Amino acid sequence: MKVLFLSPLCPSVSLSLPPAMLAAKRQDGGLFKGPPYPGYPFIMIPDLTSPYLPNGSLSPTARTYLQMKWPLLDVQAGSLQSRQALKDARSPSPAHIVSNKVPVVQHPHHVHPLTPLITYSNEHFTPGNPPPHLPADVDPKTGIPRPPHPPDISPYYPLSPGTVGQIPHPLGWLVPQQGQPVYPITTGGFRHPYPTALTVNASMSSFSLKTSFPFNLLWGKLHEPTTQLHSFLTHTIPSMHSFLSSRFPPHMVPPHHSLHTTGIPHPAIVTPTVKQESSQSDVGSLHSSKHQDSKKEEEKKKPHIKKPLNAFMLYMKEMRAKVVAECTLKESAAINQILGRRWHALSREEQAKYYELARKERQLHMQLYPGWSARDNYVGSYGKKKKRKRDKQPGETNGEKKSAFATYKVKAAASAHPLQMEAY
DNA sequence: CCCCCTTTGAAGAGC
DNA sequence: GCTCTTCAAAGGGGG
Repeated sequence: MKVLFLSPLCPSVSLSLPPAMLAAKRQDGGLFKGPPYPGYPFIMIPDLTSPYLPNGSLSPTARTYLQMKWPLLDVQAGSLQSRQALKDARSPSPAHIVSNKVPVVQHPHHVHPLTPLITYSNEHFTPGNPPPHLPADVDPKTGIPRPPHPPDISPYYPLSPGTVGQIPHPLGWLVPQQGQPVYPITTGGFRHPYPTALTVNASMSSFSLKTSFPFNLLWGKLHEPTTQLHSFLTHTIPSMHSFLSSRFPPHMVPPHHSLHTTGIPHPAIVTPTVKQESSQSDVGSLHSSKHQDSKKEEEKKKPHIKKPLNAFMLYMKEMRAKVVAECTLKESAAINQILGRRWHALSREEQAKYYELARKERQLHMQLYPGWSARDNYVGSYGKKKKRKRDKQPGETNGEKKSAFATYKVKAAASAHPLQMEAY
């Protein structure tokens, strides 16, 4: 018999078991002993060669990816049904996602259908006007409806100047058959891989305009030698920025410094913000050697390449907004607990999609940053990274630190539900 | 301003 | 090979 628990703060969230009991069962060798899918438990047909079937249509895998990256695609197609299915988190049926009947809607502005495959989130793209009857996402602080997608940097993997248009992409289907890379020229919410007109998808409206900005020229430069490309970008990016600044509200124009040298920013790359040095260090810096200065400069310029998102992170990214909309809860910690439960409630097929997606993300990340290691982001490797505070047992020494992970688990279990006590 | 919290999964470190 | 630790995202809360 299934016992449902309804959260008063999130009535729509129902659980078959409270999380603490889930955790307990996992730990005591019960229902969830051991991960049901260690590593990559699902046999997925890696659709890495081409998303297109011989007849030119998209493969189911590519469609799945598209649906996840662009969940509103079918909305634009007018599929109220699928939208509803997407909305109902308690029925995570993949039908609307994996169904071959769902037509792939070509973006009206000719964006390559696979463009979102190299993005981390779908938040930056709104294919057309959102339906007016959809509940507005209101900022709890201001009461102002939030824009459906934030105006921050665009989610693309940047390419180093030397690799633009040269590297054979690991995911061959990311590259159009014409041989042109799909990486779009983008500034904030702008993307347009086949440049003639600049197309803008604003948060609540979409419009397009002809522009004198030489996107086509820029596109052509991507195939030129590195020095030429760099020179071109050096002169062009600023003018692109000023062009955008002159025509669009500030929130739609990303700061110039956020652009990679290619002009293709990505959330995986974060320029470390250099903290103002204290007066003491300022005094010291007066006598600092050139070596130190150059070291600082190097540190300053060194981009922070973030880890690729794992399956759960991708799931969280996609589902967070929905959960937040359904709940009165706003704290991420609480939302994440709900998401964690929902993750476990997903069918294997549903989870498999995210594992596959994460695998592709890792693969792409590996290709774009060959020398990168997760170690690079460990404490001390990048700017000022906090050291996670651990709970210390009374007589604990540094050599016998308790597992922070275990600590969190116990903490979570203890605070999640009173019935948890029964499980112990 | 910065860290904590909270989730899962990947990967590195250390034994 | 196993265990432990850190970091990915997110954003309210708190020091």
